[in-house]
Amino acid sequence: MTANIAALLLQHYVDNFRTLPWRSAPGAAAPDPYRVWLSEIMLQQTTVATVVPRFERFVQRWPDVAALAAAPAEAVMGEWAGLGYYARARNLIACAREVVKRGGFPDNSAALRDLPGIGRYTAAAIAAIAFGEDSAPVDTNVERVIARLNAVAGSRRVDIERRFLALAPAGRAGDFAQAMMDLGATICRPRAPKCNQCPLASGCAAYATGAAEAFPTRKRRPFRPQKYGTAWWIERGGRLWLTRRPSTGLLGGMAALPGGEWSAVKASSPAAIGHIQHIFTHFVLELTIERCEEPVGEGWWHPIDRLDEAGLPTVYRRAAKLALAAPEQSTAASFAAA
DNA sequence: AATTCGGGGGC
DNA sequence: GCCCCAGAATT
Repeated sequence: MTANIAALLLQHYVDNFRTLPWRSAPGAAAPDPYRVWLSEIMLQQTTVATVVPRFERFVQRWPDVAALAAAPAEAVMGEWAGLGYYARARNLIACAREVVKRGGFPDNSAALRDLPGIGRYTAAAIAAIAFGEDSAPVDTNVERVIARLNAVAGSRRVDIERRFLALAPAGRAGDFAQAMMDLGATICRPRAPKCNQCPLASGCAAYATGAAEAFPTRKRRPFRPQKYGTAWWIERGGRLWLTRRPSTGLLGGMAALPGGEWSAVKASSPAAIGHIQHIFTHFVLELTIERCEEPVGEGWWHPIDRLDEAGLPTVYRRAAKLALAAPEQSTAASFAAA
């Protein structure tokens, strides 16, 4: 049955694989390790649909790891703006420079694991896809597919890795992993799985129970507390005063509107331009935008008609859009905000 | 083992 | 509104 599952899944993959810009066709020569690495970092907790256009822009700007390693950090952070989880971009820069220093990407998961931003999953994925190693890239897709095949609520990571390696044909871990990911994204979905289209249904214990969706068990997101903050809108001669956030923590290293700390207490702001509500992973921010005349702290002037090139993360992009839409502003039309 | 990291899309 | 997404690093 094990060999049967692998054969069925790989054949389904050959017939239905998603063509993606970092991928090579099943059985074809391995793709460029740089592109595999970049895609895996971008895809961490981020959907394929979101990543594809961002990946294309990124590799057009920096086609190889040497070009990326030579780029200014601020340029890379700006290119990452809107993708979220900005530690990924900080680690991406550090990793690129380390790889160039070493003369290329390590070709095995153990060595890849030592690079910044490359964890257990990503190391295994790069090794399997770009270097043909029989490693076990266990992401949430693989975890879900294997949980359903065995009708178990959940398992420890190492046990899922063992299951994966027991299923994957030698030398084909890369295609097999991507086959599982495609299956997980299109058929063996978290909700409303399309078991009637699944090539593995006949060997699936969860399908046999008649309630495949119940596996694996999921956890509820904890309550999100409310926080409040202020951002300053400082405009002069068609330019806006921007600053850079500290290199660690939330939005670390990103361009931003200047402003104070965020707290659980809402401060009064009689002359505010307005405010936005922005949802982060573990809290909700109400950001008040206030006009201010003099520059605050360290920063730089950025042309307001090119604010979309400022590398602002989404919360500040939204704040800027609000300010530019405010009645007393005349520059609104020039900013193509998202 | 829990938390801290963003943001967007689907229902 | 809630859930989910090719997770990693830190505590």
